[in-house]
Amino acid sequence: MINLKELLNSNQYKAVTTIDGPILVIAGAGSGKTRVIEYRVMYMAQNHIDPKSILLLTFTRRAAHEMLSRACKHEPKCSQVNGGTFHSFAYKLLKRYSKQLGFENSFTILEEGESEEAIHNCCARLNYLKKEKRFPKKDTLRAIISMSINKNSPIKDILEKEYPHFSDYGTEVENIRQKYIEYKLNSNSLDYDDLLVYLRILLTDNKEIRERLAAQYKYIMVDEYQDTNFLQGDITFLLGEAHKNIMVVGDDAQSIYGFRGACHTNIMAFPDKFPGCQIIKLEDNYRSTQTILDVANSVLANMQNRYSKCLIATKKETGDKPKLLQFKNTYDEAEWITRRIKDLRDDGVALHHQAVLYRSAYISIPLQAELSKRNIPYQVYGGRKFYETAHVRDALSHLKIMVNPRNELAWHRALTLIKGIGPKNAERIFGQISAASDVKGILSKAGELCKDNKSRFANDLRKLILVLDETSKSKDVGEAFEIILEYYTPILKRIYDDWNSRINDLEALSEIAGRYNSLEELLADFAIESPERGTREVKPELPDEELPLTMSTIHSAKGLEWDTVFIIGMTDGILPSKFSLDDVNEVEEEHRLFYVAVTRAKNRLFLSLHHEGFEQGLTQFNKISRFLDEPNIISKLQRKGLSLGSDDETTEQNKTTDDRILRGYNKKELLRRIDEMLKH
DNA sequence: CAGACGACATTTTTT
DNA sequence: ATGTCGTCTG
Repeated sequence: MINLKELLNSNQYKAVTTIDGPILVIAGAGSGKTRVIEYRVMYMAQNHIDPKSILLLTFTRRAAHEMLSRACKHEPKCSQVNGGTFHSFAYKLLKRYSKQLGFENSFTILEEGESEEAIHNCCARLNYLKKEKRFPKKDTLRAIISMSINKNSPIKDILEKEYPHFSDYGTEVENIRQKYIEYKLNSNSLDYDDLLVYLRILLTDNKEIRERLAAQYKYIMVDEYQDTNFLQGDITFLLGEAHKNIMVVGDDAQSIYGFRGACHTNIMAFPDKFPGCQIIKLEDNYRSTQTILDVANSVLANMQNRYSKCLIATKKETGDKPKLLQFKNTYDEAEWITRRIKDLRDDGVALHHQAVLYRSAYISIPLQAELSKRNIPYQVYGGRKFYETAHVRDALSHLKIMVNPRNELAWHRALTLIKGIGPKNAERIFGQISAASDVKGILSKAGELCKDNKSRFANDLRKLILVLDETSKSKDVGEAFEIILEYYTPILKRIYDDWNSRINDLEALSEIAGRYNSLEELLADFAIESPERGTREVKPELPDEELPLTMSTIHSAKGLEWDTVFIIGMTDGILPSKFSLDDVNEVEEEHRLFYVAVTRAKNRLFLSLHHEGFEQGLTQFNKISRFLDEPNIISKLQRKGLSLGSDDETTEQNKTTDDRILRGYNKKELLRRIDEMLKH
């Protein structure tokens, strides 16, 4: 039996062992929040609480999985705990209660790309495509509509605040929203936002269901509560209202999802919503060395919003001072970092204990190239999702037809892949076959259609129907996918010249597909719990030394930690992002983002930037981030090329690369070089 | 009407 | 560097 008192400090212990009643845990970075949840779940399971009555809502599936699998190691019963994201939880409930909500059978989830396509069709139907050229594009329209839901404010306000150049189109966007809602209702489909919206409706309007759920989920925990939006806040309240056994955990200084409607007022208002709530603060930091925390504390101190926080290390120093590295260009930076990563690995810091973090995915591309060149395996998190790439969507569309043969978007995609079928033909064909309601019916209709069709695509269409028929007969998901793959591969080779790398993706996908028991499950997981690119889960048993380096957006790095962290792209315009600069609150969020990034590091922290930038074909000078150009930060960092104090990297290799690091923050030299470059 | 080609803008963060 | 939109041709 585990002795919790030995493992936990007094506040952690209190959070773990207080089971009944509302609790708000304010957990600073690295204060052992994951441990608290891990042991609390274990503690509950060992104290005669049915693990099935515990609900753990987290921000990513990764987080839920991590905490539950740790808890399972102490107490196997924990595997029965219900855990996941708000969205996946909503999906499960909506499926269970789809009849009550008025869905005939089931419903389809629209991924982002699909909801954009649907919105595009709505625009076409409303004749908005021939408008003046400055009309917002489908992805912008989706973002506006989604933001209006997540921030709970009218479209007009969103346009004025976030898209002032489109503020004249309020009525049009409103009409599109209306049409889009109708489309979704007619086609039995829900987008991501709908999952939350409909769940809230279900809980609000249906007392019986609400009570039943409260009785089922008697103990609720919500992680990263500072990043929930008003819908999630309401859902939490509705679920926990009856029994009030609810613990939320968060850190207002780490709120980084404001752009998606997260309101940290949720965490502030929690004690008001649940009177009698106990507030437990976890402040001791178990993760980082004090020199790293000094940087983090200075970042906090420079923010507008004064967070009454000061991170104190419980760990002893390792002697590595955080470093600021300035380079001429992105190639020097990539080269230096790659070499440093290798050196550290040779010194015993395994690759998977190291991470490179950045504000936006595209920042990492030169470094990725260098890492590949030097044969350093890495795993990319965040940025464009695997399932959003065209070839994956092509392949999945065929499977989607199996699950819901009336999925117009999926048919459209599959049909237009056939040579000779474009948007018009696809629409006509779909119109002729969509009357039937099941796969069999639709396929036989399609078969008839092909019989006496003499058009140039008839043969290929026949082939598609044959393949779909074949797939629908197959019992095994992996097998079904193989059939599709065999059919799709020639098409892939025809339409993409880089088909080679795309085929690898599809093979990885095929492997994943084989692990599922039903197509529906597979597709829902892909939509809601997006699998990471690559093969992270395929080989979990690899020894430490062979696990890859992590490359991640700061957003996706949330809640995680590494021995060594490199934060690249520390320039103004990247962190903070240039899109945030005209709004104080948005800059503040960028500031918190920086704070999150810094506090991921346990022992070593490197901040880096390069001064030579390219934008729209022009060379420009990147200035150091304003977050570094602030009181007390620079002094906490050891500057390479600036401070010439004692240095632990005097190996020959490093010397040559260090020479490339700028001698100081020398604008003149750079501008001269930029001049030189412009001549050619 | 499909599909190729070229012009153009567009690049945040995620379920 | 990439993807989206419009135009032109067969």
